[in-house]
Amino acid sequence: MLPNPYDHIPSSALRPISGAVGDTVFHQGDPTHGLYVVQTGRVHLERVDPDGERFIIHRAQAGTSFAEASVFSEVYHCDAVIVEAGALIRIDKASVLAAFADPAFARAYGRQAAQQIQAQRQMLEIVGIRRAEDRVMAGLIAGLLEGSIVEFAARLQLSHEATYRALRKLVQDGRVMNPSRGIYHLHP
Amino acid sequence: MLPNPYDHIPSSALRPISGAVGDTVFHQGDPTHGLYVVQTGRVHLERVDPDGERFIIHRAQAGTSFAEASVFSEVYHCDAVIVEAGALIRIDKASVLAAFADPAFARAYGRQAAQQIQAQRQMLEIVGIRRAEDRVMAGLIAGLLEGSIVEFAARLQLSHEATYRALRKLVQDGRVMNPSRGIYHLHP
DNA sequence: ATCGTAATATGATTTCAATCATATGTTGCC
DNA sequence: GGCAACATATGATTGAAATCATATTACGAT
Repeated sequence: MLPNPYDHIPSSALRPISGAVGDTVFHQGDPTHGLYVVQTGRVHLERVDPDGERFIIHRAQAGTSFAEASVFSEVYHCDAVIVEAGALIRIDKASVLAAFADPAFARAYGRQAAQQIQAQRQMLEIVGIRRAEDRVMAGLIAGLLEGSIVEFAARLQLSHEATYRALRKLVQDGRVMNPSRGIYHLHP
Repeated sequence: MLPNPYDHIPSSALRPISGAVGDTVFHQGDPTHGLYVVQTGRVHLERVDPDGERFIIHRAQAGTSFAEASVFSEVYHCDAVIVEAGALIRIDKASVLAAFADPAFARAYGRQAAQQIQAQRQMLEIVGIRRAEDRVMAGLIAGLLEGSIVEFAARLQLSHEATYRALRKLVQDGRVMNPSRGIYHLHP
């Protein structure tokens, strides 16, 4: 249920939290309580810039955690706003820090973090590719096409139209297979 | 000299490596030896796709580490190619795994990883902003303008021309200050 | 001093992805 | 079965950033 490393945390440190749209889980400047795991719903992390404009730092989806760095800091550096009602679990800061004394937790955390960093780096490289065709190809190679083309396009930060066109071009050029409507994959 | 957490690793586990342009530090499929810290030079991590095309996963700069996830896997999943001659340090896989038993290392690693994940998330949000003007503004708020405008533009994945134009527009609109040629910053 | 190189800056043109429009196919629901 | 909602698909138009071109300025090397 919870992502990997937090299995090593005693359940007494887990606080279930439910929220409605618009609720703020924490505010910028609040003292940190811990990190959060999104079970259902969606949460935006936002920072308010000097002009008073809101700027989204991160969109946390169900199944992901956020504010991990808050475990190592005194105050939250952004607001967490619920944009789709759901359930969260807060994991106590002190418990996480204590858990680092458990090598099993430490390694699980390290593995998970290293993989996440690698995946994010790859995403940065991919979204940095200008040509839609190249970006889609890179996305396919990276295995990002899971679920619908619409989701794939969103992951690539491309319009779904551009994505369909790029896929068609790749199929025409024989670089991608399209065995049936909506199904695209690389040659084996 | 080395990034933070690796201070806790005994120096016997550090192997200096020097390389010339075009040298391959490791190949996809090689058994993993450990992670690398770039002291000087630049290294590209590349994957070869089924067509034989090379696809860059990551560009490692001086002062950064790469292949951290290899500590937790049996083989490297990409090639590491030196694109600018320099010096690397390899940190032995077994030493890193062993170091997780040291809570000081584990927490330092956790802190560093959490911050890096947060920073990368923010970068993904920023490069996902379409309008050059908004992207540049977000970059300024995030404190990404260190060094030249050319570097700033590269960080934002914008052409430097588009970046100059966006900066000029922001100055005209009174959102950014331009006290002298080449100097741009937000109002205090 | 002056030469070369790189950063800053801006104008002109081109390219290509977003957007708008529209149609078909697919799925679940009553 | 028929309808609603959504995914798939593609054509037409638009807009904005890349690219190309060209100055000017800054800075270090000789």
